[in-house]
Amino acid sequence: MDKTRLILKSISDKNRLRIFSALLFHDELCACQITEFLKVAGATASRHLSLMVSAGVLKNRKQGRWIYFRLNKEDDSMKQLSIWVRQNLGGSSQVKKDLNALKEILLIPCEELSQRQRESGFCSET
Amino acid sequence: MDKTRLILKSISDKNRLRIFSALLFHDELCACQITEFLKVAGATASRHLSLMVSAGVLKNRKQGRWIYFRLNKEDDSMKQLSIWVRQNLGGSSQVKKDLNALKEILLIPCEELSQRQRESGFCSET
DNA sequence: TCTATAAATCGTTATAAAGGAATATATAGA
DNA sequence: TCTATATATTCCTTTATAACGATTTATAGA
Repeated sequence: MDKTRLILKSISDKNRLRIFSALLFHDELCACQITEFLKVAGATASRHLSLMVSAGVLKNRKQGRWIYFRLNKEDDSMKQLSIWVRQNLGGSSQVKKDLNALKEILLIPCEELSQRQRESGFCSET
Repeated sequence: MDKTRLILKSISDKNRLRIFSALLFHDELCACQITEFLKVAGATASRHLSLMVSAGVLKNRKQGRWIYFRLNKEDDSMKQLSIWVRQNLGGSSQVKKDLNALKEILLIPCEELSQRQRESGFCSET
């Protein structure tokens, strides 16, 4: 029961559900890209990501200096849950916004993204 | 997205997941029966139940002085989620314990259950 | 209509979760 | 090995959620 609860809890938080949803549409995203579209501090994104990994919802791999995250589709039950979330989100406006933001973000190399995050206090919107 | 999040949140709490699981195996349970197997104060059970109802996870109906709660299976997405939870819980020991406790509880008429809860401070375990 | 009572609501306290800043860790590249 | 830096961790503050007792509400039955 605890495992089930942790899975559910790990995607019932707003920012974590945004991460999950974004990964329904992008095979992989690196920590700096996720930090960028969430517009939160790197530490915050990192904590959400590691929580999701330890719940078994996400997997990650290291490439060079970057860590890429993806949905865990090896587990059959996670695959089903992904389908459920995808169906339920329907045309969520938040998800649309995030996917649009990601379109821009993915054009920028990680080096530049990270540098930008280091310099400006991470999220200087407007 | 908010609706999805509320559904997930409403079953990611331990006591609420216990309620949900119990209702996977019993078509209907009344508030006093749920209060009894959770071993919490009536007010606590009531708040969990109303949260689940307003998230669309549960439905309820009134019969005499009692209110019976059941899973919302009219919504197709809820039906799928129920299947997912049922598969995931597997042989959860907590669920087994709860179902066993319920076996006894269901033998007791609601009148007696409620009276018992009113008199003893609800849950005098040990 | 009046009484009894099941469940909901309110007010408070305790616990847990989220967020950011600063620091630590690990790795790429020189 | 040394430096730079992407991500993780720690610590602290703020906010959100859970639990309970007391009270209120709504309704069944007299």
